[in-house]
Amino acid sequence: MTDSAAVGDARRLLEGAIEALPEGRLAEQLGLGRPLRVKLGIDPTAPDIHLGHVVVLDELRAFQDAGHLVVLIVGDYTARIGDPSGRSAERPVLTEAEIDANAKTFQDQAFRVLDPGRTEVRRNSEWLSMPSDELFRLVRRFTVARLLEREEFSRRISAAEPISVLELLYPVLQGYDSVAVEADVEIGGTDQKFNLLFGRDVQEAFGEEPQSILTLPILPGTDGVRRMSKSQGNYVGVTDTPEEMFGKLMSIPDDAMEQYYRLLLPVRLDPKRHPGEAKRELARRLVERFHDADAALAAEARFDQVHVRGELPDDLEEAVVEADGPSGAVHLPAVLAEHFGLSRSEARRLIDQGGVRIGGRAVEPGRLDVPATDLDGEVLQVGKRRHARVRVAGEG
RNA sequence: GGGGGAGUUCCGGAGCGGUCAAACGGGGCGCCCUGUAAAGGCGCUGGCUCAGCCUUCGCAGGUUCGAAUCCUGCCUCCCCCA
Repeated sequence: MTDSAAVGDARRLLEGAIEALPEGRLAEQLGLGRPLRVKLGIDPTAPDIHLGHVVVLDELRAFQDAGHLVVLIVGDYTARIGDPSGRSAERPVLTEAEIDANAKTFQDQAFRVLDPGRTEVRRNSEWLSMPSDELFRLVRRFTVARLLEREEFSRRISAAEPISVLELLYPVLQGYDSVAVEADVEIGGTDQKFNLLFGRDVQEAFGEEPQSILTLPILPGTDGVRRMSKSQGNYVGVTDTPEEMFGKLMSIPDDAMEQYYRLLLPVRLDPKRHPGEAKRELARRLVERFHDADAALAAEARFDQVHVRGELPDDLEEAVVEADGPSGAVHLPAVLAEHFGLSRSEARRLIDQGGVRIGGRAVEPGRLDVPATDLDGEVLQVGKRRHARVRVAGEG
């Protein structure tokens, strides 16, 4: 029996989802009239959460706002296995301390979206760290054939790529998480579909009511192509400064904008709008969300100043430089290395390519030393986005 | 247990005794263009006291005037047969 209110709730919650399985199950669950336990498993390898995570967290938040409980599982144990979705063959094994630290930052950041009062955080080592005879009892219930249904596995088999036994175990263990926390619903990206569904089998094997599952679209990174992820360097972190956030968002390809709008904002992209304007709005709204309206305005103003008009930002960092000897010459590669994290060789190349400016004028190729007086108080710029005001400290 | 193959610069992947800091592609970076988008053009992409020098081609030895390239041992990985 599902009352119409539950059906309405379900419709709202399913709005952003790609799939909800089994069909109609969520509406039934919502009709039970008790808070549902909604599970999300996270990997403690990436300590920062980014907009890709936000898509999922938003959905969880919607569940919380409807009165349900989120169970956040820190996969400290499964992290030792490595989910085959990331084709990364080997992951570095994290130490306990690293996992602690990552879990903590992740949690803190997740609470920028989630309601801590309706969130339960658990680590799967709590139940997965079991004696091997117990593990065997768990694993015995599943067949390899069942696991090979996963497309990733079958693809690798036909491509003659290796699959480790451990990887095969991953879905079983992460499915067991659902048993342990008695999940009613599990959420994940579309790439997690197999794992989510497999959780149902594991629950069933343990005499539990199988969860329903919800898959969500995957947000592309700032390159617009690959999924957003920290290791790809194409992410926008929720703790990025307003300037960084605004800048990164302005750099996404036009084609990706529609998805960013759909997955992260309450409004849709108006296809008739000028792309530049639409992108500004996207950037502005997201900065507002993770910082505030003033920060968004400031970030946009700075963006216009620095990148559109090519002017210098007001809040330049200061680089204090020592002049070299009584001649007062400053060795540019050394300065660039110290203040911009380049190697001196890189710095030389950059100079030769006209990528280094002093006071807006490109340093001529091959010119490695400049008189201190030409540099003091001037703005030293590398490429388009790195600059600092130089102060030459007394040459003695 | 048997047989075969591979480990190269951020990634993929050439090179198989000197002309190799190592082709080519991807990525990244710089300049031009522009809406800091995309596409495109040109260039760079080990380090340094930079017309030269130093350290790199899984690890350790060895052969040689000279090795990423040959030999020996070790480590790791993959494939096929059982």
